[in-house]
Amino acid sequence: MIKIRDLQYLQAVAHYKHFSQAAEFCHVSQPTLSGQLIKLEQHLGLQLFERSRQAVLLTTAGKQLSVKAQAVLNAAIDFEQTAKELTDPLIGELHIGLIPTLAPYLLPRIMTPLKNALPNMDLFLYEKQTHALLDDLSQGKLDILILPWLENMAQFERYALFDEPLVLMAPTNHRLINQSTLVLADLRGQELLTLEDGHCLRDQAMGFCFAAGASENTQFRATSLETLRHMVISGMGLTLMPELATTGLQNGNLVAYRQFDDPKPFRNISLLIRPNFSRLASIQKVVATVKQEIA
Amino acid sequence: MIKIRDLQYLQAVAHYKHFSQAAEFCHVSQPTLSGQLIKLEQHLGLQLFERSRQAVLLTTAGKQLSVKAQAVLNAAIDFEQTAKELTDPLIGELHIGLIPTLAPYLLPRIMTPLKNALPNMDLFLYEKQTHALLDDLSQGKLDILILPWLENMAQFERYALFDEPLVLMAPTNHRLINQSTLVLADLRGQELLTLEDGHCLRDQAMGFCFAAGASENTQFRATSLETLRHMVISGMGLTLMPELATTGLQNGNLVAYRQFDDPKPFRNISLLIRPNFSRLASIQKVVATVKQEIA
DNA sequence: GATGTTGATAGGTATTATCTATACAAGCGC
DNA sequence: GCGCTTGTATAGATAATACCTATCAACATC
Repeated sequence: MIKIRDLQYLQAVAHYKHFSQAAEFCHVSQPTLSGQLIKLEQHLGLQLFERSRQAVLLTTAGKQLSVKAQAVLNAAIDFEQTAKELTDPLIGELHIGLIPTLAPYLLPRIMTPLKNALPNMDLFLYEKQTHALLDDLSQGKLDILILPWLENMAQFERYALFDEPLVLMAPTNHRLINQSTLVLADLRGQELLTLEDGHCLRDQAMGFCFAAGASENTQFRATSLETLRHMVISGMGLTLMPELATTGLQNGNLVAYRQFDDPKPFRNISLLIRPNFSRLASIQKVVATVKQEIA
Repeated sequence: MIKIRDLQYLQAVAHYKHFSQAAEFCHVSQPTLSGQLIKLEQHLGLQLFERSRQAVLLTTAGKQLSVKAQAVLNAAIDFEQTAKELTDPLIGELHIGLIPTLAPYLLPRIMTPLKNALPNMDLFLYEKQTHALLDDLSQGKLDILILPWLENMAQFERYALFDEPLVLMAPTNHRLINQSTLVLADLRGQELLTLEDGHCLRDQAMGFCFAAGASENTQFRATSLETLRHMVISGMGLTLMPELATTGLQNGNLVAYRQFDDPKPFRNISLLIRPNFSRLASIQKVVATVKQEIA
């Protein structure tokens, strides 16, 4: 296969019509350039130049190949130029995956500052359940996950972002809303509404509830957090709700949210990347932005 | 500057997502490929791959550069392919220059067989006076000249094609047409019609005439051989005419052409190329064709 | 925990691009 | 005609580097 250097020599001679001048232009000695071009001609099996003392002429083949050579060089220059632009880790695309019980409540709070922190990056957002997110991250379809950290995610590099408390959501007149203190143990004997299978929030919330002695309403399972919220609003029961999904909402006076006293149940929202992900600078920006906005 | 080999390595890994398999595909050892790609990454100042045991992933930069790399490789392949097609010396362009006192009479006889002998070449024909032809040949604007050879053309490589006699053209009733023998010396005392300056035929014909003791009609000078012919037809005098310009013509009975007895005046029609012209095979075809057709 | 897979590393070798010095050929000037 | 200049090719040495084999390190799998 030809070498780009040889094509540069070819183009230099095509331009200067003079070996010595072309060699100077290429910052090599004249014999070097001569020798390499002779080799190129041998490799191609044809003559590129008609050499004479007066002037170096391009043969017909030389003229045509000079055009092709320039095309190769242009492509190579384009390659290098693109590479140069890509060296800035804060330029390019960032594909971010989040879980459905987090995305709708977190994104409105971080997207504007994130775009400000990374003005030259194109941010792509994906909302999937945890297992799908982990697959996509492994396969490189995603660059970043933002989700509650679990121990089976140890294969990825983790940046803890914040702890999100799980709060009690219940009708306003419910006993648990109105008593002076609220701890997990108060859930004993209660029946909680839950999300359908696949949501990690379901597993986590149910973990806390079962540990506290509560049970699950098996008749209805919500397909989303908003469905779940409306089930509570319509008086079908109570549930645990991540705190971000409870702020800035007006649900009339039918339901109320209440924090547990210590020890609070919570999920640790973390940012995951593949351990050898290259654009760490952009990751740091994301981590810093989220921490600052949710602090 | 990047090397094409490295881009091949990049593309192989991008395809196989596996260093060892990519190395095998490129017919090099795995450490070689690994090492070269590390160097490439260092040269570019960015990471192209995320390496892990499970799978090699392209970084965002890697993906974008892989596209650019393919563009470079495609251009390089196109270059080599073009070179391959150009190795056939019987393909391409041939720019042929002829003089005005030869072209109109020679070309009709050789063009068809020439096109048959070189079916894949594009023949370009130019008609200029000798000095302009020689300049163009030197500068590479022309590849071949076909003209009467003169000693000042020794700088070029010469293939003698044929000797073209110069014949007497005179009114039918002219004494020289009708005498039993005709030699140059018979021109003594005659006044000949000539071409205008710049035509090599003028210089050659006048050379013969003056040596024989003839003189030149200085009142009229023809701008072309056809003008000259019509001057003779209209009875203005006599002239020397190259033989090719006398065949297949019906000029009524007003004028006649007559060969000289030995020693015949003639001009040697030769083919000239630059000494280091590369496509000699095509030249040989032209030489052979002309010789055969004019034999 | 042994084994296999995979990419990186180490050290040596072979290739080759490059250099300097010089030869060679062709014009130019005296 | 004889140096002198110009311009390219050749020769021989050197330096850069692409490449190899052998091995390591990390991880996965059984």
